[in-house]
Amino acid sequence: MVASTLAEVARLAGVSPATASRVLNGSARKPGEDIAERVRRAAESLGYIPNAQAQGLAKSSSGLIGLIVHDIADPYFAAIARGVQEAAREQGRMVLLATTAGAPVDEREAVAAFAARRADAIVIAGSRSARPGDKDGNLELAAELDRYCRNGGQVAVVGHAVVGASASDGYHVVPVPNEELAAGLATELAASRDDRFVIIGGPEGLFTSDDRIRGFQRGLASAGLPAAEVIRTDFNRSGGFEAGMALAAQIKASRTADTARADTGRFCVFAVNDVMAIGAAAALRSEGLHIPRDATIAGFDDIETLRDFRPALSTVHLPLEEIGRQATRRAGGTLEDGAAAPPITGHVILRRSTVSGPAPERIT
Amino acid sequence: MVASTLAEVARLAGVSPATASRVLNGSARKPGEDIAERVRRAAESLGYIPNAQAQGLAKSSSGLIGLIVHDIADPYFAAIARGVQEAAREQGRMVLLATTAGAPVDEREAVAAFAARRADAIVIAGSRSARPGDKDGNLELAAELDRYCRNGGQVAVVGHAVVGASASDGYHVVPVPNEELAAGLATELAASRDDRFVIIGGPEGLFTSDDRIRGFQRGLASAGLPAAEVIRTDFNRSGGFEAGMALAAQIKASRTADTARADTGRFCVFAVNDVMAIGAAAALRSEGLHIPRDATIAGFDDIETLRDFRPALSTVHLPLEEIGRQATRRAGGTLEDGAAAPPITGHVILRRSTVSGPAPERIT
DNA sequence: CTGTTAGCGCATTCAC
DNA sequence: GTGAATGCGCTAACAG
Repeated sequence: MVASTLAEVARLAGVSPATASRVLNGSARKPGEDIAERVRRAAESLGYIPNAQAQGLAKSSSGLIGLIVHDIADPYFAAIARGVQEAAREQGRMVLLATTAGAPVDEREAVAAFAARRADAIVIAGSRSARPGDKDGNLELAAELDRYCRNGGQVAVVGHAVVGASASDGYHVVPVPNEELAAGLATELAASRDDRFVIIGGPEGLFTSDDRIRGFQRGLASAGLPAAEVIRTDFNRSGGFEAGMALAAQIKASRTADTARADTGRFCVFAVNDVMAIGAAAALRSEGLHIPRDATIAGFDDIETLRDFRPALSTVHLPLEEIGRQATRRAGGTLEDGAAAPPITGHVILRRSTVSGPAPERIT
Repeated sequence: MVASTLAEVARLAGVSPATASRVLNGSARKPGEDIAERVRRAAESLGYIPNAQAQGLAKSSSGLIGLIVHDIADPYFAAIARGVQEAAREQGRMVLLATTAGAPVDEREAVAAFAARRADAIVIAGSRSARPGDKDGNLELAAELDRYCRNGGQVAVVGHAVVGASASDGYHVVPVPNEELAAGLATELAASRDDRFVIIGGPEGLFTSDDRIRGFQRGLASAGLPAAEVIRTDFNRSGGFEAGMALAAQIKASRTADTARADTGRFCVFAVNDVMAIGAAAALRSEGLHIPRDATIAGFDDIETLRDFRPALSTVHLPLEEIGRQATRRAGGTLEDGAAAPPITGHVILRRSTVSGPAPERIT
């Protein structure tokens, strides 16, 4: 790495480094246009590129914003990442990416790495975990974040605060109304009171999953319906598929048991995210079951890429990009906490995968 | 940002900064274990985090690797990004993200920003464009890359070299056999010789799209079939949808024209990527057309999230993550050029969306 | 308005 | 094996 330096530019332009700096970067002090032009020309001819590391060292700020996700290839995170990227661009910052598979230990490491790079802000997009095995990891993560904040860093986390994190200033949470929305979904779905509700959830302790489960159960309850059975599995497509296979067996069994018509006790499945729902649907289909005739199914997130899936998936829309943008703005100082920050909202979307009653004629 | 410094640690440990540095970071010189322990303890108690900016300045290398994509929310890029991230982790580097929507001007800017941050390497994942309007942009991009390489930077670009880039050392290309694979797909599809082939392509000048179109036409030709009509549209889902609507009209028109049976001159659509194919399929469906009965369709990429789409999409599998990994390894010096680098390969996957002959009975 | 000076935090020559 | 200098490239106080 042998690039030309500001000093060289200054020399070539016949000015001092300070003046060159003032010209080339936005400074309060404006040098004369004549000299400025000379500097610019010199910089151009030398192909001068400012050394951001040195700038950062001098100003002690880096123009970097760290983003932590479980998996960047997961469309949920990819969508949030787009929002983060967008907002970062507005702020004139670049985004540093870290993927952690949701392991607090890795997250701690990522935070430390961001801190080492003196990232101006950190956005944690991945769901928090309260699983027993993650307890220590969470504590360390909280400590690391705390230290980062004490050193002037800004943190925004999507959904819930990190377990054990003490609310210092510079620590922001972008609340996502998972529970309320899941309750709303349940309310809508509860119209078909004869259904047997089943929830396909992620591992216990994953906040996002738990919130959605809790909300759904609450919605069911307030509709006077019994709580749904909960199947725990991985928070991804494979998990959904596995649970779907188990469900298929259950459905078939219940069919042979009561020789009643299929529409009595039809299963209504709520998978806590779209990707799991798609997996479950694939499993049911592979077992010869038809949606929504033999079972209805709903997801959560309204992932864009999945909207062309058929039967169209009922789900809860979440403004993923906006969540990413807002988290970034909160952390980046572009947005104040409180009133100025429009709360994240979503809405239930009912589509073909949960049409109630007997299945209509085939519609492509 | 007021973190504790190496000097503070050294003072607390009662040693010189030099020694502290040697202990805390891997240096050739190994201080005595007794003193080393003191330093480590001091660092721990102070919550010392090395300042990567300063380290970078001193060593002139940053541990950063820049990634340029069109859109991180596009599953194609997201998958590549995962591979890049993985490889970067192996190298102990972090990835810096930039999204450019494929505009060479923005790409140039991103490269400059990466260069400013003294990124050790840059991976350009987005397809190259040779559109007239991008000509100047490409030249500037090439110049910027050239400069970056001359200064010791490493560049890896997926697919094709940047237009106008002079092959300096440090400039690597990960070839993707788009053309060959598309030809292979055409060959397989050509079995149903009575089909009318149509290609839904991206804008002219987009290399990835053009390669796939060219390959497909070649495959058709070598099967003794006439060239397919090419519909140009945007390289995304919307583009596919639009083209699909146009196609639907065409199909309906051709039906009323010749009162022959539908299987005569059935349309076989090749969309140059999966996302476009899905869009086109959605359009056909919305017009009451059924796949594969009224038209067959194939895509390209084998996007993971789209595999549960029904009818299952015939496509060409590309090892996206591997592509990302390999590009990163090439650029990161973990992999030599030439023999050591296993070439990227893919393979045709035929699924229900292109079953030949009359549509089978409904299968879910 | 311009130039001079002094660090930012660290790695790395050198002497000891 | 350890410590004392020096410089990485730049910005921000100062002075002129």
